[in-house]
Amino acid sequence: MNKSDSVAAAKQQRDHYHHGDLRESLISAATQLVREKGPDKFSMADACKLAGVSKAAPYRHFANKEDLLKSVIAVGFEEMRQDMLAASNGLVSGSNQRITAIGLTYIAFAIKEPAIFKLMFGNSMNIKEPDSEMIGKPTFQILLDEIIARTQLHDVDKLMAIAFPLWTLVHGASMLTIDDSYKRIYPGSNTDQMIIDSTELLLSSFPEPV
Amino acid sequence: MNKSDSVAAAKQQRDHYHHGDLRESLISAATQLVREKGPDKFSMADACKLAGVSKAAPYRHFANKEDLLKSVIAVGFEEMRQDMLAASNGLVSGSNQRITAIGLTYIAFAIKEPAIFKLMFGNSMNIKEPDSEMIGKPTFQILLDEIIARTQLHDVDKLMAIAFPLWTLVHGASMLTIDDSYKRIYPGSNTDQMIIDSTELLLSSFPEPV
DNA sequence: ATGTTATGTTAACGGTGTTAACATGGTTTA
DNA sequence: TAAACCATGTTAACACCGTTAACATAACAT
Repeated sequence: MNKSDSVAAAKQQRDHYHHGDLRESLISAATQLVREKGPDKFSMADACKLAGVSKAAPYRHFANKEDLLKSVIAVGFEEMRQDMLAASNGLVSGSNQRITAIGLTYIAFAIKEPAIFKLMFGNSMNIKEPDSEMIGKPTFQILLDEIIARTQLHDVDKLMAIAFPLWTLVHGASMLTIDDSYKRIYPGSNTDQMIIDSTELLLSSFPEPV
Repeated sequence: MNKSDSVAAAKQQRDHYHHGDLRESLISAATQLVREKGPDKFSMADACKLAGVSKAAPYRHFANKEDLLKSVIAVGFEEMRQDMLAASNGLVSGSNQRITAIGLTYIAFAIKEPAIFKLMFGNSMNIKEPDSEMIGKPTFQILLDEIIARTQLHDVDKLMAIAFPLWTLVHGASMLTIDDSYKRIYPGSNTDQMIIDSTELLLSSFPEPV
């Protein structure tokens, strides 16, 4: 079928002239459509159809398409953060095991929501104001907190020297996994174990707590 | 100005009805426009204006927009490969130094051509035929050859177990660098040394040649 | 020279993001 | 309660975009 499932499916019916909570409806419609069609194929018009509203309605709530997608990104980062909290819950604070779990959750989120993940990072969206604070900072903070618990370090430079390689590794793994790069280079590849091993290797190079 | 510099600038003039080499002209026009406006803002129409040709002309040479961009991607991978060859030239074959140089060249290319790099990986383009061979395989082969020279390994699984972590690391570093993620998490970050150290750490875990 | 073919043009199609002008109806206030 | 206000919806229009069909040109093969 030409139209996306969601769009073709039940267009929202309204009894009132006003929608009720169009802002939230549009965010979740956009989320669903990005999921189904990918970030670049997402259209404002489809989001309107799915929310059962005219093409011009969104502009009462969002400055433009980019602004709406920014909200989708924020929801994505928050969900990723919740996943990380859930994964680390139960494991010993400051343990290598827990740091690894956070990293693997990062990758798991990318696999669970490839299109949203691509939107969160891939797009030129964030580049607009280079000095603006990153939307995903609270998500990253979870890793930082764990490394602080693990190393007792509070020097930011030293902290980042540990956090960034881990982030880099899991981010690279996420990207190369969701666009099938690994598989197309070598179909028989089992990347799961590779990631765990590499993470452990990086972790083993950390300074021990005093 | 509203229009991109390239598009606003000298529209190609032709004395003949036929263009001469429209195919190549379109590829280089597209490359330039992706560079300037980013992969998502690139339009077929702009490429036509830049090549001095009507909107319908490209369809004699490319099936659609995606097909044209695929050629841009191919050029990108070939240029990256040339950069890697140039960087490893002069360094001892199979040395850690040379492997590191290849990885750093990967990142350097991403920094030199962020938009092209994003196009090469970020897009949903490649996802179409999942079992199709990757366009960038010859580029990746350079790393593989070097690891073979370094370890004397010929078992593909073992080879990939070494190559993939390195690739993952430099790919993650490239992505997070060109979308300013590092800088927005911690403005004072110096990621260059971090990458070198991490690469060396991974390399140090390799098996020695027999 | 003449017919075929590769490669260009123009015109049209439906779709997209966005804005301006107008409509509706819930909320505030006289 | 009635009137004014204002947030939030609609319709209509704009320029742009990707793509196709019908037609034009000219290089080339016969």
